Amino acid sequence: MGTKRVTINDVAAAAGVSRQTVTRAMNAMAEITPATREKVLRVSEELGYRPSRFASNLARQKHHSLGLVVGTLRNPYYTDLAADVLDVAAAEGWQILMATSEGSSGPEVVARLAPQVDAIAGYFEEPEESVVRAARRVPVVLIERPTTMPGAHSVLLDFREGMARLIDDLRRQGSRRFAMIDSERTGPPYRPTPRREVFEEFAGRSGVPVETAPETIEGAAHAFVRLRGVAPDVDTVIVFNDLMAMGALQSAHALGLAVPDDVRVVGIDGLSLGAVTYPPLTSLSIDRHAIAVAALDIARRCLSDESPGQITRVVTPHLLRRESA
Amino acid sequence: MGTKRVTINDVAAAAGVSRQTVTRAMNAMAEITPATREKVLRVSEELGYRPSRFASNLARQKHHSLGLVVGTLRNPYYTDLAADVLDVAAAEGWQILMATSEGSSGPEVVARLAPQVDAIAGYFEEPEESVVRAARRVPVVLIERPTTMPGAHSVLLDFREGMARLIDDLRRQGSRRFAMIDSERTGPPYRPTPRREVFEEFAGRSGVPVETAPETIEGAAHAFVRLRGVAPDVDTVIVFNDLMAMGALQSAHALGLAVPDDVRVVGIDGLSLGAVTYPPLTSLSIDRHAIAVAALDIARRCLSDESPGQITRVVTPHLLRRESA
DNA sequence: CTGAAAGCGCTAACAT
DNA sequence: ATGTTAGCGCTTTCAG
Repeated sequence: MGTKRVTINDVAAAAGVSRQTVTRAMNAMAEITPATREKVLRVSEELGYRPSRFASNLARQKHHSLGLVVGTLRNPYYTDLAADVLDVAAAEGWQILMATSEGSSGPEVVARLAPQVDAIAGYFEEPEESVVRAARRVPVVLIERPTTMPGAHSVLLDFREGMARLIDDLRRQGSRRFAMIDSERTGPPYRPTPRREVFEEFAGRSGVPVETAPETIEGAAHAFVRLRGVAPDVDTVIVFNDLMAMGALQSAHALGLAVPDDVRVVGIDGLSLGAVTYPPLTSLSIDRHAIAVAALDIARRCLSDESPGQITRVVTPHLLRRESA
Repeated sequence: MGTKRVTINDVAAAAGVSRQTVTRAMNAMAEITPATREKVLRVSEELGYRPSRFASNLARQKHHSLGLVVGTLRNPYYTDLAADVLDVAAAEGWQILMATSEGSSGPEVVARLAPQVDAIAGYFEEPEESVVRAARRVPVVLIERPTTMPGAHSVLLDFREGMARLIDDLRRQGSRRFAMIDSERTGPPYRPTPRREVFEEFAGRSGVPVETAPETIEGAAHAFVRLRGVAPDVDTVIVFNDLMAMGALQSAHALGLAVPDDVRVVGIDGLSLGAVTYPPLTSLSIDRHAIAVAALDIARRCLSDESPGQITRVVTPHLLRRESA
């Protein structure tokens, strides 16, 4: 039976009122008698009426939705961030469409998302230009990545202070030889990650060893083993993120190394999960809530102002001392 | 400058063609000369034209979006599930709107989501009836929860086989006294969780101790301590989920207990994160991908069939042996 | 291959 | 308090 969709007209007809009255009843608007509201509501219930979000949004001409692009939902850092974005968004009446760039490239995801949302925010590895182009005029907020492209804005992380403090403390406690396990970036731009740049700035007195690996536990676990191979005297390893740091911890155990006595391990992110690793993970903690607030704030401005120019916000990570270093 | 939105009309006018031709160009349809297509595309680019998703969906009269409700994005189980749902959804052209019931009740979240989506799937603690009512005729797929309500369907987990096998193996290896840390359910329905029911069925020869706790690492950590208080002779603890099992592991260490020698700990979920706890976590593993496929399949049927009746799918967890038990 | 006409289902603005 | 009139921006017939 090809039952057609129940529309506002059906309800209006059945209730013997105008469409506008139905609207008023459905949306709990003021100018309507309780009696008629009741009646309309009852009739609409009987008919199984469901307002069309498309029609109503089209007529209403306002809506706020944000496409959030993260690398993967399998890294708690990203999902924690998503949780914060969802929180902040809900409070402001925004809708969030989430997507991951697992499987497809960033620009592909953006292209798919762009027609559905009013703004896009996320992590991207690809050249900004291709991301922005894929967005087809939808404003883009690049997280943890500077930009000068029109139409793109950014939320930056300034690790300098935290990293300086970290390295300094570690030296004081006896760290002599640092190394890093960095995220491997495939494809251009072939540039060290900002995290690595800052690391090298402070730890890099004499060509510190850096291994790169995919952003997974296993990737980092392997990198840690390689690192021991090329630089067995390293006593302190800074890892690109907490998830990867867990892989490093795992390999340290497997190699019979005590943490932090034989080797110190430090992550970046400050995940709460780091509290239950063995030993609990010291980390450069990133305030995800602040990122969420900043990204949504930028998005809001982009939609309200005509030409907001370029907007940049900076979030400052801080040292979270636990026991692995 | 209060620039109004660029519409299809503007493009049509500027390109000197009809709106229909613009549509054809934008949607890469067939009946159009390459030349005109090019021209339209160029003009629309210049004008910064972005088709309205509302108008086009309204006119097109078709869309598939699923609201996914999980307890929190801070439990990797849920985010892994979400990742799978996103994967499966993308492959079928569905859009996923995610929401968590952190902060608000399940029915509240559903009520907010319902007008935006064509179907809802998720985990709910509240009475089915209130969830279904909040959905206002939008079909609901309850995960891990049976139902007989019209309009509600379910994806069930059958732990019996896995639990039987687990308990059996553990007994064989010397487990004498079992206990469980269960999720605490506030509010009605005041019923033990299905996981607990199955556990008691197989381990419950003689009133096994059960502590309940909030579904967090800390909650479980405290529960573990309480458990040791009331039943110090327990040698094997089954925990409601892997995240909570991590809390149990943490407390075991804090109490100076060796795992699995002094006490065995088993989680439920089979998170990959369980591979990096200390010791790696044995768990009753849940196939999240299968759940995703089932939920989306049910949603699809609900939208295509007129009256699909009640649909139920069952997913069977299996034992994932690691080292904590 | 292109255009004109007729909606899609709803709501804002203005009557009454 | 209720109804009427115009769209919102796009797509789908169906002619040309």
